[in-house]
Amino acid sequence: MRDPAKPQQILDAAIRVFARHGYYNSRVSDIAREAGIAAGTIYLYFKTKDEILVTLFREKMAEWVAHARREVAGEQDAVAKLRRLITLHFSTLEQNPDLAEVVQVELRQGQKFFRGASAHEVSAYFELIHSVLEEGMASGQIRHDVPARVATKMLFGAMDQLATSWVLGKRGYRLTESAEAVATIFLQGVSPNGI
Amino acid sequence: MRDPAKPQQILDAAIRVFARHGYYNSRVSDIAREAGIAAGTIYLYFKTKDEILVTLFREKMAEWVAHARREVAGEQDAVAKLRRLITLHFSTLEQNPDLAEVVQVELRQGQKFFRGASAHEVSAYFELIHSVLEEGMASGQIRHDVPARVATKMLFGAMDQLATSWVLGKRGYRLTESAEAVATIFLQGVSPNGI
Amino acid sequence: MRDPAKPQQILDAAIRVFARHGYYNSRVSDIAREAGIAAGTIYLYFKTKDEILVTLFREKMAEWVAHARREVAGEQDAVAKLRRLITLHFSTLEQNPDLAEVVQVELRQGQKFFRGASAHEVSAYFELIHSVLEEGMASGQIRHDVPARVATKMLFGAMDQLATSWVLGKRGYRLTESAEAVATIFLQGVSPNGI
Amino acid sequence: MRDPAKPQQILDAAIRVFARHGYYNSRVSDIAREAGIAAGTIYLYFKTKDEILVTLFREKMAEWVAHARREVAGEQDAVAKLRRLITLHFSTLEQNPDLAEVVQVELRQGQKFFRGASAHEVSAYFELIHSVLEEGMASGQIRHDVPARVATKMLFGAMDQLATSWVLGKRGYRLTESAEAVATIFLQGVSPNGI
DNA sequence: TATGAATGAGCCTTCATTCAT
DNA sequence: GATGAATGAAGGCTCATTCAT
Repeated sequence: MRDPAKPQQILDAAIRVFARHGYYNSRVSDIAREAGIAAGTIYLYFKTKDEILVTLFREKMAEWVAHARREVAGEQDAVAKLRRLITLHFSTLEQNPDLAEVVQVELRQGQKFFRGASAHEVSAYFELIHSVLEEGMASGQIRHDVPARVATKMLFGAMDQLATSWVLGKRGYRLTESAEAVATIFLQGVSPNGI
Repeated sequence: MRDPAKPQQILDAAIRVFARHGYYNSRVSDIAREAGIAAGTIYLYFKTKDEILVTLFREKMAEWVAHARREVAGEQDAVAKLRRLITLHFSTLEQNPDLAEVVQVELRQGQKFFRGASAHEVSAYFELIHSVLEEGMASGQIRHDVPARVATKMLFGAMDQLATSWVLGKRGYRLTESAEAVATIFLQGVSPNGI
Repeated sequence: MRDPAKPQQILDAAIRVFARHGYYNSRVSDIAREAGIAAGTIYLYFKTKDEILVTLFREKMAEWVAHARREVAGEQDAVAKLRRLITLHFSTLEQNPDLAEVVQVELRQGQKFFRGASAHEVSAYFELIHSVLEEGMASGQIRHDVPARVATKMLFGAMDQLATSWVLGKRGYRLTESAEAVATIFLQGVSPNGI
Repeated sequence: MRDPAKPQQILDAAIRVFARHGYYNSRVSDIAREAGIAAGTIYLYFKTKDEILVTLFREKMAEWVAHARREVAGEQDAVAKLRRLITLHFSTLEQNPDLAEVVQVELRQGQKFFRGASAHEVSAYFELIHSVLEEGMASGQIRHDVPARVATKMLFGAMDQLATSWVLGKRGYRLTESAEAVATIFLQGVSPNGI
């Protein structure tokens, strides 16, 4: 009988509220109001305020990784896959501005998240990038002596910073505009043909 | 007459406390205890708890940028300057683990910081990177068609992610080990000689 | 059409739940679960949580007093009646451990109960004891100068404390074992033959 | 620097507040208001609301037992000691009506108290009574075959019920009036000279 | 009648900040 | 200046009660 759509409504409301005020400055009652329900109702679906944030992050990351994996799988080779990944990373955030705000700014807080419950989902994304890089090294599209772990973090960090700057700059331009440049620089950086 | 060393004692204590528990989970009284003073004394030097964090960040960033600027200025060309910058970025964090923890993990929270009082210091660091890139483009060491703003963010993001991963991984290896790889990949990525 | 057995089911469930957790630490939903019904259903039969406790107490006390009255009436004289009463008091509690727990421990809370709705039933029990004492005084089995009100409270208090100690001691011995000693001491205390 | 009188002020205020509304119906802020301090101040001296009640009970019981022990020690023989004890029990309550209210009515709630933190203090009082009874049995003032444990509980229960009735009856008469009758009945009940 | 999801008032506790000493 | 006891606003969470189904 419990409404199966409620948790999602609550999470969606939480994204909007956290995006506006930040996690610590948002009241549970704010989320409830945004979701159009009573504050107590939230506790039928989530044990604590923390759990909302953790669930939010886990779910979005899991969705995101699954989606990225599918999209990437459709591409022919490592280079195409990386291009697809970069484009997707940017376009997804661009199309979900509230989520972008929360993910890029609010979710960075503290041990709780990266170190805690969501570590698994984050590392899944890293693994996806990593596996594409290794595929590229196996096929010769990427230099053999590139340390894949380092390159993975570099690419993620580069995309992440572009996204954060875009969010902090109040999204006053198109994030996807930068996708081509990021891909070009990174791919040339790891290509076998550089000096 | 206010003790001119107190603010620095307080900030140093704050770094250690924030590094352990995070900003929101640290009490003003925790900082006071760590600094060996009474809680009320902190308010002789800082108006609010927020101000401690903001000041902390501003000061450390300002120091850092000044230091980086000096070091970079001593190098001959843009490529050497970038290599120096990358090495410095990593070695500084490696030598200040508590500061690293705070900067990489705790300071990421919320609008307050990146968007707020510390925006100026952050952008000074970006400007430093940016100016080196432009110098490289002018001298021909860097491709003319590299969008410098994007490349700046990429390099910062790459270094930042390496640092964050290292902190989250409990600093179980040497961060500076990756400096060479980061420099190589980035420099090749923006070099004029790639395909 | 309301199920005429439900209120009793609810009260019985309430006894078990209150015995385990106490009144204030029991949820209405705990009682419902114990009774195998939904929480809302309870409100078809009781207006408030309080009413459950009050009804519980009233009913049990009324049953108990009626039973005691019948049993006592079957005895020949005041002394035999008092012996019967004491034995009955202890054996009833011994045979209803959950009820004993609730009556001896939980029902003692606050003005609400002794002073409130259940005052009438409690005083009926006191009246029963009192009337037997007066019968004894009339027949000469009990000293004429015994203040009957005081003696009534003493006997009730004595039995009650024995019962409470037994409950608090987790019922690790037989409460009825003490009946004889209680009767002997009390009866000698009020007998005309003492010094 | 912490005010050493505050805890006592808080406990005294708590006695008055609990006496009026009962424990569960009293707000921590009520106690604070009654004590003339801010609610938060209470938490400088007590960890939780519960701790106030437990401390209250422990302290008052400990005081009471110590006092009773001293008074009883001043008497010559067991019978005189029991008379003194009974008189003292009643007069102490009569002189502290708010405390009487709390002790007789509010502190009876639930496992928490009798079974919990205050069990030790309660049993000290039982031990005092018990030791006097044994002294009386040794000296021949009390029957040898009286089960001392049972008689202890009876006497305590008798006094306790007299006190409770007096409190519930809004203290409309003098509790000490009954002391003599209680002593007489109990002492005759355990005397060697009864039938 | 029975259900149990939804409600929202209520309260304990925390902690940044103040201020008398 | 330094202290730390005192303040009191704020908010997460609980749970008795209601009501749509």
